[in-house]
Amino acid sequence: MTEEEFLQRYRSSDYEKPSVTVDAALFTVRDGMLQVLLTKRNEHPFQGRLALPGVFVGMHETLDEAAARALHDKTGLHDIFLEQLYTWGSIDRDPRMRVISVSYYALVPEMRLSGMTGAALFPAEEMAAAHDIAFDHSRIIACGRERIRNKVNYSDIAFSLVGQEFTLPELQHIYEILLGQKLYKANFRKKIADKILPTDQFTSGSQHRPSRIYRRNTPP
Amino acid sequence: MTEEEFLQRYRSSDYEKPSVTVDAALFTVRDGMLQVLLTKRNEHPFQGRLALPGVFVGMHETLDEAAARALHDKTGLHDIFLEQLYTWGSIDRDPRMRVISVSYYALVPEMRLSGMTGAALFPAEEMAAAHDIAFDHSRIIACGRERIRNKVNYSDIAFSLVGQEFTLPELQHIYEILLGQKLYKANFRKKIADKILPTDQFTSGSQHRPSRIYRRNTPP
DNA sequence: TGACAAAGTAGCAAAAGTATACTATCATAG
DNA sequence: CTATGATAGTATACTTTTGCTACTTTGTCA
Repeated sequence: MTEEEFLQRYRSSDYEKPSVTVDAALFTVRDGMLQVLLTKRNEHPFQGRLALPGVFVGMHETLDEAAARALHDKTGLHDIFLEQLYTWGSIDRDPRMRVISVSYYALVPEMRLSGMTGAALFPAEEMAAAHDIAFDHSRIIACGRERIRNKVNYSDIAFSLVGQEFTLPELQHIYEILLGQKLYKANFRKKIADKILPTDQFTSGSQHRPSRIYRRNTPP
Repeated sequence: MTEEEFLQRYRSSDYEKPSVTVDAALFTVRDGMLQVLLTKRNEHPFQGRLALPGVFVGMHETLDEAAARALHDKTGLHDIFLEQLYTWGSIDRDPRMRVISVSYYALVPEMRLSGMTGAALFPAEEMAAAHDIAFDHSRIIACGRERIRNKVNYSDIAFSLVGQEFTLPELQHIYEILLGQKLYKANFRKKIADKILPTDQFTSGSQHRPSRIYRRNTPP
C-alpha cells in the first residue's frame, strides 16, 4: 500500500473524536494578591457561572495560537506571557460531550488590564477553592497557582507581572505575593542583582526616600 | 432555552475536530545511560521508522488511562510511574490529518523490562537528536529528558528507576546518569538520608566490601 | 597475610542562604 | 530650620549547604 492509497483510505471521520478546547488562566497581581481573569458564561452548560476564557481549537491554529486568541477575545491584549499548563481529559468534565481541554496560564502586569471589558479579575486563592465555577476550571486555577509559585524560584516569570520600568520594592512585593511569604530586602536584592539594570531615575512624590527605577537585564 | 433544548440542538458533529492521541515515552537506565522505549511502525505514515508507543484516545478513557494502555500494549506492564509531559499541537505534525498529541513520560527499573517483545530500548540522548524518528517524537523525547533532569532535584522520581530494594551505590548511579554528572558519595548520602530505610541485608559475591541494602522510606 | 577494590565515614573550607542592625533621603509638622 | 516618621538602601554577623579530600572498613583473591 502506497502512502497515497493509505491517505485516501484513511478517513478521519471514521472514528468518533473528542472535542478539543483551550482554556487560559490569566493572572495578575492587584490589591496585594494574585487575581485571575474570569468571564460569566452566557450559554449552557454552566450558564451564569464564572469560567476561564476558552475556545475550541480551530483546525488551522496551533494550541498556543488558540490560547492567545481566547485571551485576546476577552482582553484585547497581545504579546503576553503565555505557557502551557496541563491537559485535562476527564470523561465527564463537560456535560455536553467529551471535551479535552489544554490549559494555559498567562501573566500580565495589572496596568495593562485597565479599562478592560468582557471579563473581570477575581482573587485566585478563593477561585481555586470555589465550587461554583464552570467545568473543572477551579482546578485549573489551582494548578496555575502552584505552577507559578514553583516557577518563581527558578525562572524570571515574576518580571512578567511588572512593567518595563519598576522599583525594587515593587518587584519584591510581586515575589512576596507569588511565594506567599515575606522576603528579606537585602537578600532579595542580592539574588536578583544580575537580572536588573539600574536607571538614573527615581520615583517621586512619596513621603519618604525615593526608590531607584530599574529595567530588566537580559544579557544572553 | 432550557439545558435540554440546548443539548438537543448542539450536535458535536457539526464541527470539524482534530484527532487526539497519547504518546508515552518510557525511560529506563540501562548500560549506564538513559534509554527510551521505541517501536517500529508498521503502517503509514512513517512506516518502518521508530516511534513512541501511542494510541488514539478512546471516548471512554481518560488521558492517563490511554497512556497506560499505550505502554501496556507494548510492554505488558502495569503500575508504572507515569506523568503528563506536554501537549503538542503543531498543525502539520501528522501528514494524514490534524492530530493533537498529549505526551507522557514513564519511568521503570530495567529489571521489569526483561523479556519484553514488541518494543526495544534506545539511547535517549541520541534519539532526542535523531532526525529519522516518526512525527515529532524526538522532540517529545528531548522534552522528557529535560523534565526528568529537572525533577530529579526536587522530587523522588529516581526511586522509580530502581527496584524495591537497592544499594546506595546503585541509587547514586541512577542519580548521576539522570543529572549527567558525578556526585560526591558523602554528600549524596546526607541528602537522601531521610528518604531511605536500611535493612539488615547486604549484597554478596562482589570482590570487595558488600553494600547494605535499603528500602524507600515514605513517612507521610 | 598482604594487596586490591569498592563501601562507608569524618571533617574542613568555600559558598549560599538567613537574619539583624544600621545609614540615607524624602515629606511634613512644629 | 530642625525634628520626626516612613520607607529606601547597605553592611555584616550567623547558619546551613555544598564541594572536596582523606581516611577507615570489609569483602575476595593470590
